[in-house]
Amino acid sequence: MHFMEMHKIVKDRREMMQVTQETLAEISGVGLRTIKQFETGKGNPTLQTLQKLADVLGMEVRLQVKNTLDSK
Amino acid sequence: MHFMEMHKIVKDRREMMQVTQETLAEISGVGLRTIKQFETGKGNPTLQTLQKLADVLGMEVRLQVKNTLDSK
DNA sequence: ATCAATAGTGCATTATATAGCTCTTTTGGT
DNA sequence: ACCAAAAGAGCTATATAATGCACTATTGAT
Repeated sequence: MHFMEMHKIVKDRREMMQVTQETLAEISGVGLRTIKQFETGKGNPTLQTLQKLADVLGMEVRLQVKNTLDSK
Repeated sequence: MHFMEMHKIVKDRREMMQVTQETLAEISGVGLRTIKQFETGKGNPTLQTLQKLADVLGMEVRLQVKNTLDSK
């Protein structure tokens, strides 16, 4: 369940929304450089940065108990 | 749905597991000071830090599409 | 009420995330 | 194959996260 790395999730979602990195930078308030870095898997963003991106991508960062004995 | 702030989730979870901040620091590899800072809502941890904590707390950090028209 | 354990804070240092600029590489359309 | 747009990378400066230490405050058990 859910094994895609976070940066790929962001990239996929962004592309699905037909938004360029540049536009994402503008509307999220996160620097373009930071987005580039993150999407290529080289970043270690702060929670704040992650949340800014999640916000404009219609997503949310969640911290939840891992379901070990999988509910399915 | 899910409005508790992340630092409270961590603190609650830690206490539920009967673990002190100090022990959490040791087993997670995150500095004690960082944990203290974060749990009191004053932090802006990096994804890496968050994941280290989540790991030993049996939790996971997830980035997921927000369910606007709520599925319930 | 006392006392030990746990939690929180001020200060200082080090490591690193953010960011902008410029340049190179890749991608997609014609 | 060409070209423009988008993505990625090197270099650099600045802001701030991570950390340790010493101290204070809070909590909980007796």
